[in-house]
Amino acid sequence: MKYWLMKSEPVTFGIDHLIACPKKTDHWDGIRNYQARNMMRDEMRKGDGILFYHSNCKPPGVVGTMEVVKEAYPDHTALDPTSPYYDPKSSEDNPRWFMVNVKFKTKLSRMISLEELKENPALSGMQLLKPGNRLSITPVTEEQWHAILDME
DNA sequence: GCCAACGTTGGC
DNA sequence: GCCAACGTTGGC
Repeated sequence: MKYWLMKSEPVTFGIDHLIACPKKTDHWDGIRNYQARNMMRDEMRKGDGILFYHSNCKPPGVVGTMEVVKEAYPDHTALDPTSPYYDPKSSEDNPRWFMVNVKFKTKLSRMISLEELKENPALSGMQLLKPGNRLSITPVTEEQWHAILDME
């Protein structure tokens, strides 16, 4: 089993949106970056743990955990011309973009902010903290996973 | 709102 | 296949 961190803007889709979903489960659509897609499609497996990260807000940080409940399948929003995620180069026969289903697991009693993550020496190698990292999905090691949750 | 760091696009 | 122009992300 692997661990991941997934970013989302709380204004658009925050952890409370996920909690409000039926069965606290939703599809993670809108990934339009090949690196992120490949990780999701090729490496993400049912049962993997995911840190829910709020980005583009004040402050940004980890707010909870999720679990992969359905492995990658075509992202239908890419085929919908009215969707902001529409991609005319994707098709039903040859889907370009994929998504997974995630289920809410826990909400932290407080946010572990980006600033705190940076201050924790155990997390110095985290991909999220590398300069210029913009990937919305990044792998997390088991050690990092526990180190972050221990900060709660 | 600025801007650094990328990723993508398209002309050649 | 190169690379300049452009678009996006996301912290600050």
